[in-house]
Formats: sequence, structure tokens, C-alpha cells
Amino acid sequence: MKATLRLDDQLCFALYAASRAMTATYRRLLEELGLTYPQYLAMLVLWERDSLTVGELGEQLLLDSGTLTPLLKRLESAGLVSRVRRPEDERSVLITLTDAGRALRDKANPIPDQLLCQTGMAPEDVIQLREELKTLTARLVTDTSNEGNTP
Amino acid sequence: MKATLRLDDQLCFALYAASRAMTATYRRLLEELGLTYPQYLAMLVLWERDSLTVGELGEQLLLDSGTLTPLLKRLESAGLVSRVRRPEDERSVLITLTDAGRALRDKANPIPDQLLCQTGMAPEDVIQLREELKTLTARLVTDTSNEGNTP
DNA sequence: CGCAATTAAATTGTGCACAATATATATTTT
DNA sequence: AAAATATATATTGTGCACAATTTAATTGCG
Repeated sequence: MKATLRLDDQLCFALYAASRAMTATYRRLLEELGLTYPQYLAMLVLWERDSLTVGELGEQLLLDSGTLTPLLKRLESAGLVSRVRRPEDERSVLITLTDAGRALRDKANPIPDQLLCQTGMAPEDVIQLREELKTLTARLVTDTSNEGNTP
Repeated sequence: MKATLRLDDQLCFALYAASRAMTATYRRLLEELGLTYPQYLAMLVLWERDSLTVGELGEQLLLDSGTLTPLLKRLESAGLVSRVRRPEDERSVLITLTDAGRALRDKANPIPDQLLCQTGMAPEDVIQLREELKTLTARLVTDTSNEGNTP
């Protein structure tokens, strides 16, 4: 059977709509932390392992310096991270949490549960969907016809 | 069990990464049509039902005029659609395909199958994932704590 | 060593998303 | 009918994404 051009049939649109709805949900949760959703993702990575280079952060988030540099400058302006050139290799920039950045983690702690609640899904269903999405991402990213892609 | 702050555990990030990977895949497919991915979505709606107002288009795509107006102006510059005020209500703007816009559908026809191929997924699995995502979107959007959201 | 090639970030430019506001037209109320 | 209200789109401003280019530092090679 041939796939159609109907909007309703497109996996891509279901994905795109869900991703935007999810970001909108986070926007409200993150408002009081003063973070945007992509900034929150960067903070998640830093809370797990502090002092990463821009490149290492980008590897986790699948984002390049064109996106991360201005985002990290905003986090720096907000007093949450510091950006310093690595002495042993001045090409890379180390991103390190400030005390305020580390402290923000406490305010972020309830967010994952709040979000789970908003999805109205059973935790095991969330896990299954999440893993399906990871598989899909891996297939789309590693596809050979994808060579030369960002980042 | 408590949900964690680990990036790897987040449904939101799996969704965000998958959506961006999907868009990147489309970017290559759409290059020869001269369309961006959101422009392609708008064209999908118009190919299904021509002559829609900006608002009706936004209802389908869950986008507001702040996003659509400039996008549609670019489609107009590309000669694919026309934008004219509705005579019976000059507040709304009718978006109508040009001959070139209608003709572009032929070039778009193979795309859904090409994409299905790139996902490496069985069609029935794609359908199931798509419907799960629609359910999730509906839950996130209709959530009462979501009132006052865009659009 | 000296220089080409490589690597890491930053910069520039385009196109979304989306909040907030403005503008213009239509409808309702008084 | 005039004023108030509502509706539809457009505009403005911020913050991503991402391609392409630039800048600066490091590595490799002859």
C-alpha cells in the first residue's frame, strides 16, 4: 500500500505536533525557573556531569555551536554557568555550573514527576514510547544517506 | 518510583531529538522541491483542501499567524500560493494554490514512501507510533492547566 | 622548525515558534 | 447610528535550529 500525502497520515507531523505540545507544557513548568526548554536540557546535562566543553554538550543534545554558543551566553548572563577557555587547549570552552546553577537543581527536581502526571500515561507506557522514539532517532540519524548532517 | 532528571530518562528529549532528526531527513527530501519542512506541511494541507484562511490553516497545523504569515509570504514569493483578503470578510485572508503550487504535488508524491523507507520501520509500527503520539499531543494540549496556550 | 591540515568555537544569515501588541474589519450593544 | 466588543491577521521582539563561513589554536608532516 502506498503512503499518502494526507497530513493526518504523516508520522512526521504527529512527531512535530507532539514535540511542540511537550515544549509548551514545559514552558509553563520552567517559567518559575527562568529557563527556556533548550536551556533546561543543557542544565540537565550539566547537573549530571559538570564542566563539559561546548562540543561535549552538543554531543549529548545533538546541537552544534551555532545553537549552543548564544544559549550558553544567556545561561551565563543569568548567572547559572561560567564559560572559560580550557588552559590545556584554548580552542575549547569549558562550561561549568555556578553555585546558583547547581542550586537550581532543587527547584527542577519535581518537574519530571509533574510532567509524567500531565501526560496522563502509565510510566511503563512512557518508557516504551521513549525507547521507540530513541530507536527511530537512531535510524534516521545513522542512515547512510544522511552523511554530512548536523552536527 | 520517582522520575529522575537524567537526560536519558526524559520522554521530552526523546521526542525533541526524534522530531529534529525527522525534520533533518525531510530537509534533504524537500531540497529539490525548494520547500522547508513547515512549508511542506502547509502545502500538504492545501493539497488536501485548497483555499483556506490563515486561521483554518493554523487550526490544522496548530500554528498561529505569527508563524504562518511570514511562511505564507515566502510561499507566495515562491509563486506557490496567492494571499487575498476575502471579499465577504476583509479580516480574513484566503490562501489559494497557484498552478505551480498544485503542480508541485506531483514532485511530492514519492516523499511519504521515501520517508517510510528511511525510518526502517514496518508500516504497522509507524501507524501505531503515530497514533500514540496523537494521543499524547491531545492529552498535553487539552490539559486544563494548559488554558490560554497558543494558538 | 615551519607550514599545511585539522579541530573547536564563534559568527552570520535564514526560517521557524511563540508571546505580546497593533491594526483593521465586523458584530453587538445601547 | 455611535460606541463598545470581538475577531482575523499582521507586526515586533526573543530564542532557538541549522547551514555556511570565519577565527583561533593545535597537530602532523616534511
